[in-house]
Amino acid sequence: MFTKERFTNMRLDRTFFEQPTLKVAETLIGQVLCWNGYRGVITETEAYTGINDPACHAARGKTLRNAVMFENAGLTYVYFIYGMYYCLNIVTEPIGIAAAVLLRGIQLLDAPYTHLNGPGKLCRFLQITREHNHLDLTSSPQYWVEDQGITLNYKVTPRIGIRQGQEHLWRFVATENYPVQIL
DNA sequence: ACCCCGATCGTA
DNA sequence: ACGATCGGGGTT
Repeated sequence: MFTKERFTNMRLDRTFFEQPTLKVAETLIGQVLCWNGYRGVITETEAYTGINDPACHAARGKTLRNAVMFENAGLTYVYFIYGMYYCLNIVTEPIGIAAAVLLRGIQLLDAPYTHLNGPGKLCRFLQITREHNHLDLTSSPQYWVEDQGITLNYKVTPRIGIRQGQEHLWRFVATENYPVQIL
């Protein structure tokens, strides 16, 4: 069973990502995304909760694009948007519940110490493309999320860029900067 | 085969 | 607040 408080520098496991999507999105604030050598504190997330959420890509059932959302929690869901950007999500909830958390911002812990604020910018910097769809963050040696005991204050707001489901406060945004040592 | 629009970004 | 941008998902 996942117990966040007891360990530090612990890779988040499938048990964590199988939790309710809102809980995962909220708890991911302050966790560290480790991506092909880069590390970044997650500063902004959004929850997309499945067939009852009209803004969710899986709201109208399984398609080629969203198929991974129906699979194991902890898998990546990468999609292409606006003809020019990619967005990185992490699948949540047990198999069959098509939900995910969109990663919208990370504070890099390595040079150039940029705050990658925005899902498109995040993927552009980390060179995330469709080839990074369906990676297992709970077992990959290159891509994972870990708890380093960082806690950030955050607020909740409506999600960005959607037409339906704006009544839900399912966006989580850090209200403070994580202090990064720049030499 | 094709139409239409988007979970964005950058500038104003 | 808004225009640029255009690939490709979903449906024909």
